[in-house]
Amino acid sequence: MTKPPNRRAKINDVALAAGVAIKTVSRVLNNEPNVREETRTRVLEIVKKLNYHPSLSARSLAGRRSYLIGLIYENPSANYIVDVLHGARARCREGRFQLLSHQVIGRSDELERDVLGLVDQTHLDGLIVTAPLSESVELIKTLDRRAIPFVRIAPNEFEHESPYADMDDEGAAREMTEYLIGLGHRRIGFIIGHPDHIASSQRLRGFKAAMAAHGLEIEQELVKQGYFVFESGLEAARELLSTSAPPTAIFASNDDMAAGVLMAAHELDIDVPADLSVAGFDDTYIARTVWPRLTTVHQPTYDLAYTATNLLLEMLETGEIPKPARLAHRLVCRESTAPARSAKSTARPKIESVANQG
Amino acid sequence: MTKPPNRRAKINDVALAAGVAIKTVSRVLNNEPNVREETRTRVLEIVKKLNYHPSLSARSLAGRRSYLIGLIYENPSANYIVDVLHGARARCREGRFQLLSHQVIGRSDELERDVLGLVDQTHLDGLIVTAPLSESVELIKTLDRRAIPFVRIAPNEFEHESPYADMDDEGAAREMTEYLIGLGHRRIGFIIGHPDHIASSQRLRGFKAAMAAHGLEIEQELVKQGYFVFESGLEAARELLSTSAPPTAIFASNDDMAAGVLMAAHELDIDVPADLSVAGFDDTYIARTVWPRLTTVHQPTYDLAYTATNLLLEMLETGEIPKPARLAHRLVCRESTAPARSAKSTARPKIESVANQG
DNA sequence: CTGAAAGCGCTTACAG
DNA sequence: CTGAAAGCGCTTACAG
Repeated sequence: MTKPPNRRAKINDVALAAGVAIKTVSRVLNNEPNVREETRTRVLEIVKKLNYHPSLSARSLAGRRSYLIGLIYENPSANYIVDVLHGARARCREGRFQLLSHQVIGRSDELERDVLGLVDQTHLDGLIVTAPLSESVELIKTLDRRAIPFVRIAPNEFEHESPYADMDDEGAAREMTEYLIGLGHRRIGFIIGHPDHIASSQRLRGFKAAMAAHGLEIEQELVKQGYFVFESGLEAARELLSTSAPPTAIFASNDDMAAGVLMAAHELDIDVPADLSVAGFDDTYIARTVWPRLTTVHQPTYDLAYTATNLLLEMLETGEIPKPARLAHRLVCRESTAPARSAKSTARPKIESVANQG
Repeated sequence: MTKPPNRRAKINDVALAAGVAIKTVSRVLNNEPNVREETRTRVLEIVKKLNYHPSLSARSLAGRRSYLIGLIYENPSANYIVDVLHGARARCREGRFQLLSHQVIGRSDELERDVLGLVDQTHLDGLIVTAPLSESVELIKTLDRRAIPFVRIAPNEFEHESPYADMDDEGAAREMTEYLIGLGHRRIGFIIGHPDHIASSQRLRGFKAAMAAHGLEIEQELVKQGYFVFESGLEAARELLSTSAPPTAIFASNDDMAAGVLMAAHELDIDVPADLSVAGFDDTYIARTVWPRLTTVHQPTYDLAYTATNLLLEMLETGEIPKPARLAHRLVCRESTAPARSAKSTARPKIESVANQG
């Protein structure tokens, strides 16, 4: 009746000890109905006593599902992806799923082969696709063709029925721009994010909308292309700050680039925020470790990942497609922004943090 | 003879199409001997044609192993852990293993339950344990008791037969200290790492050794306790720089804390490197994004993880315990260090990067 | 509310 | 060098 010591308990050991069939143990473990409360309690006691944990592979094989969720990402900043991983993992753990994270290599056709390789080898049940992969029409088509359930963490431009979690990138960028305008800035430089990311154009749109709303013209030479990495922000800022009429504020489309702007200012001996205000986007770790600390948009990265994973598991369970989720962002005002020189008399807004539903 | 479309090929489909038994297909796929070259080629062709990928769960169930490797870490900086993840994953992929990463929560007894929970639920084949978890005697004992194969990424102080990959923390710290002394610094502040990390005391030892070798006294008030996080570096530096005789150089036990030192210098309007040299350890992303860029010790994080994973898989395959691996580090000299004021006449060493085998 | 049987797709152990 | 049989530990599909 008792299992030998030092051997992993299996469902049969539990069934024997509880005096029931293995099917009943299975029912209890999977929270299926039609088990007497008394039976359920007894089984659970034995499970605990024997330290029984069902075999993932046996469950997978018999259940025709792997209980494996894949998370694919391309090349984001470490601080961002770690938050995503933690959020997704937290939700997976609650649902008895395991998370496999995978950094894809290469672009376009290579990308698809890479992702399909992952899917084929692990036979995973669903996929969490982060931006900008979530915006690749080819990839999405491929996943559709293979009938792989997936959820996207991303803003999205094209219509697709798969669920997604996102935030209001355009609105957030507009708010940040308005904050800068409110500080008296008129000549505001903007550094665009990576062209492959739809978020980049959305943030640019928000910037333009705010400028237009205040009747401010956008000079072409004050808008620079960046790539979401530190170096691209550094280079863009060097150019912006070397013109005959440099901006009094620079809004970079993410924190890494904003940190690059700070370095350019240091190089050129420009005082931030006295002579130049700098704003970022994301509110990752880097925003708090540079000098001066960055005013930025807080992106709810962990929650986006948790929520997206939740949508995916919901979809796997019910077979229905859940509604997309939009999460709130907020401005975080720190020491990298200040009233424009010409507007120094104007009192600095007393905003520490402005919450905003997208 | 042909499988229905849109259904995943299984071993039987391959065997049928190749005109062999499934056992032969299995042999080919697992690189077992005793297959005619001709047969092997034919099977491989069919495998490719049918896009056959063996089921992980079936292999696991029949093979009594999960092909799952766990990686546990506590609370390191994002930039560090992302490198570790990529290194470990790269090696896992080569060996047809999947990597499950897991951030442990809580301390001591809770820690053990957390790790055992992971092990029990996934039935993983082996574990990669990063510092400081690799230094927890209780955790190691628990893993031993359960006979779970594991490898450590860490310096280690106590004797244990399990393999590990590490670098020469003490030697690296000594070299960095000597570099600072070479710049003419005599009053050098030191910020210790988290007390739970053995690397912390090794780096401190290296610092002390270099100071002693040059006949320099270590004033107690110039050595501060930190915790490997940005804020602890900031606070320690505020204290160090507020004394009546502040140091002319500060060596922080990692980059995050060194970034904190830079911020303290900015706050106090101290010019780095003219009036204060700052050195870090690790060479993570943050070392290149702060102003001025950090002189630091390059830690081969990706390689350490890759190598450690390699040792683990080797151990799983051969059943023997491989020798530990020690990887090379090197000093990376950037703009955060300069000759001491009193030694300004001394030419600055022309070292960009000094390679060193540990 | 409960259970006996079949089977998931592989590897192991053995036979030839 | 190759294969037929048994079995890994669960869930599915069905019966009662």
